[in-house]
Amino acid sequence: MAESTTGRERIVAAALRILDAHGLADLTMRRLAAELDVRASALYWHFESKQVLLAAVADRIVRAAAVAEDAEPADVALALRDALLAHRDGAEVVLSTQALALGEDMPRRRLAAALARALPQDEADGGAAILVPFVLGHASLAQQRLQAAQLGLVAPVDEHDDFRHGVEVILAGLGAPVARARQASRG
Amino acid sequence: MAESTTGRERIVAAALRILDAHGLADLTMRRLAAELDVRASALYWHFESKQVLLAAVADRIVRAAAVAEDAEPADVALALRDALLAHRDGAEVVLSTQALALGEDMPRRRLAAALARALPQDEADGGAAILVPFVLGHASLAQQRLQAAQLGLVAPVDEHDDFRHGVEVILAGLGAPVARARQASRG
DNA sequence: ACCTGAACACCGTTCAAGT
DNA sequence: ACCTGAACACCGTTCAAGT
Repeated sequence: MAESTTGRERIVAAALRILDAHGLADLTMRRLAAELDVRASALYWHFESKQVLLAAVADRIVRAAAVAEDAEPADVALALRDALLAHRDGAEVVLSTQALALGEDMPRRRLAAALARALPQDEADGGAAILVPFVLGHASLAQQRLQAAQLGLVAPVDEHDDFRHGVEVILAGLGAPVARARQASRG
Repeated sequence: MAESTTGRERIVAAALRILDAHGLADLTMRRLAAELDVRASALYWHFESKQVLLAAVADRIVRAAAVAEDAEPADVALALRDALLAHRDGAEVVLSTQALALGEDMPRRRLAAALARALPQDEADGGAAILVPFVLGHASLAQQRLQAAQLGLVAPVDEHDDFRHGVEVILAGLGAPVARARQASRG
């Protein structure tokens, strides 16, 4: 049911546009409303608070991670990272929203599912509980550093290889097979 | 030089009091100034912005991690985690400040130093680059979940064992010896 | 069902001026 | 050296009222 463009979807899409163009600090209810040619108070008919709206934005960021059904754990982790970095301040939005149990729990479930094909279920769950904080923490730090580097405040680093190495170390520690992931798409 | 209670130190201490009592959302320049019986504008003589002030707060949170010179890597990670969780919203403050290169780089250096006693220097550096995002990410998520649990929004989890397990998996993946850490101080 | 108008109780920051 | 007073340009949220 429901078209692809319900009221909430339009608002979330506008929020992502502001995020990309101006960053989280500029994503205010008033600015978002202006983007939609509406007053800020109108948004409260669709979302009960800014926090809930941000959870919906986080949801959409995470949902954009394209992962094949049978993807290797390392590929799931890389796809999640790409999705977090696809929008300015995306990692921060997802991280700050994740634990509130509002913004779905998809990253953990996808990682656990991928791990479960190589490990007993409880070890797969435990592994996901390690990979999720690593992915979110790394993406958060990487994104801040990338933005600082764009302002010339800091020397740029190759966060991508760094991230992949981390995932491989964790998988090795879990005793899971570390398949060489798809071709290196250095970013 | 400098007494233990310079102007900046007093302000940072007051900020930590507000953090503990009311959380990051209530840590405003106006409230902080009121705590010190001063107007908000006075704070700008000591700190050029709220962001820089928060970096100083993060610095102090991290510096409180008590680690012996010869501590095992796992103990350093646990001490950092304890320091982050010692103040309300502490992990978030440190995480959001860390990458700006303002809030010192101590966690990484301490972990790298501990790892360097068991691994070649470059592997120790690489290991620290994995442990730091894990520690910050895990503490951030754990702290949000703990606070949500206090509000009865979510079932409480034993984040402590979860964290230790993650550290052990990462150390195992690095090929570092995983010493059994000091007595379990389940919290 | 969806939005406006107006208000409430706030923000971070700047800067002349005081002591 | 350190602080006040006053202002500027904003915030998130509520709620009666409109269509």
